[in-house]
Amino acid sequence: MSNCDQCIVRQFSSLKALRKEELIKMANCKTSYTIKKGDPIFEEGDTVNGVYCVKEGVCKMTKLSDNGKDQIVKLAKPGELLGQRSLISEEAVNLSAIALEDMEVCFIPKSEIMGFFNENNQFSMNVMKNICDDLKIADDHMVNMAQKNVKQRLAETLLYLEENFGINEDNTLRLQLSREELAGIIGTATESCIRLLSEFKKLKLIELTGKKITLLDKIALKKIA
Amino acid sequence: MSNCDQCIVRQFSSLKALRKEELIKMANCKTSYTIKKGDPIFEEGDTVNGVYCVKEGVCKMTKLSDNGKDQIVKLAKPGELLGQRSLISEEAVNLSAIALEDMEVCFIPKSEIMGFFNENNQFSMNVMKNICDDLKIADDHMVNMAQKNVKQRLAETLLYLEENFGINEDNTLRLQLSREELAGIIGTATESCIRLLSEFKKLKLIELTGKKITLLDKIALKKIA
DNA sequence: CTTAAAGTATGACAAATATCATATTTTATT
DNA sequence: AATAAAATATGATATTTGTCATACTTTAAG
Repeated sequence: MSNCDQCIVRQFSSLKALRKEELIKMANCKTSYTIKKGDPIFEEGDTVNGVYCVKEGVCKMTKLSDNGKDQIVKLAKPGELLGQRSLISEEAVNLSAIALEDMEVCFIPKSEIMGFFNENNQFSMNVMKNICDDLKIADDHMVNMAQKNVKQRLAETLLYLEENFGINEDNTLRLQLSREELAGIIGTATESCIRLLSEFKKLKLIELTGKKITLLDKIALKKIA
Repeated sequence: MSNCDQCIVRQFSSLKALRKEELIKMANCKTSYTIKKGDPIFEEGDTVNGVYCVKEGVCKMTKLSDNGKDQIVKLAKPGELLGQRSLISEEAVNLSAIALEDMEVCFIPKSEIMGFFNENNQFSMNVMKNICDDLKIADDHMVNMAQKNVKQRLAETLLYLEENFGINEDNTLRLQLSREELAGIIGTATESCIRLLSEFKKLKLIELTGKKITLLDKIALKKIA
């Protein structure tokens, strides 16, 4: 069992508020998991009796819509806690979490989290702020879905991916998504997404090398979004 | 200054967790306002140093999108607290609150709320659950915006309006929205909204009497949504 | 290495939606 | 009550987006 005290990602999450003795307690009751690319951490409707702390890798949080398509609601990266909302609401999770890369996650049981909640005010405040941030982002996202067209949303998403997940040495977006997944973020048909990528390519806004995407003209992309 | 102890809407909000002495304290520092239909309680970007408790009337929470249209993110009714999120995030509000009917609201200053927060665990838990509910609703809403077409969203919204705000004695929807506002909820152009209402009317799903709307065939509307 | 399967790309077309124009109705104001 | 202004309604048309078909490319499995 590894030491939470040493874990780097803790600094980026609500858990940074925990005191030394709390960290030791947590290290004793947590469970570490390795999740392979494509595998779920949990799925919509599951009862998750705790939260997962993302230590390494990125996952998509998706919701199956009535028409059978998976909408990607959010991408989660190291430092984020998954399942906070359903833990507080005392409900099954309403989103699935699927690994986009090989991942390392730690499961912290509900009883432990609730203990911190009651005894460490800073920690509960951090969790609350996190959820508030998510709410604001969700509202903004909703407005974009309602008011922007697919081309604008694609441009915005490409910029978001570079901004939040960075680029490789060859300038391609670090986070590799399939066209279907990209379509699932912007909320459109896979073919429409592919078509617009081709259009952006023709306009020299981006470069496509197989699955890899490079942003060539961010100014122009920002104008579109 | 009226007595919070006696206020009915308290039962429907996070404030129901407050103890007698806390209610007396709150009654002493709150400010009551009457807001006329069409007037704002606060606007996007305002710094609101506290929360508003809706005592009477309904308001729309809107966000101005880049294309200049107001998207209605949420409708708030008696018992709801407005501005919770921005209070916790310590940010300006990201939504405007505009009265759809004449309203009565009470303003409770931040210092007071923070006091309850620190001393009354049930109260903070209630607020947190509230925000979690909002987050879930926002995520669902987002998926609908991304995956459902305008006709489906209109049908869904009409059912939502009856479900949540009820009907008058003549069976018309109690909450009267302009076509523009209805379009602002479902995220479409006003003309498209009007056109689809006309279509629903021809199909005998609804009845239109001026601004008033009656749902005639809820089964069929549910099928569409 | 070969083959099947999955993912990507593109054309053709249909459906959904936005935009602009204009008419009609309702509401507010004098 | 008369008039202006706003809201509602509808047609015509352009644009956007989805769907289906099919070809090509990459990846995975044997």
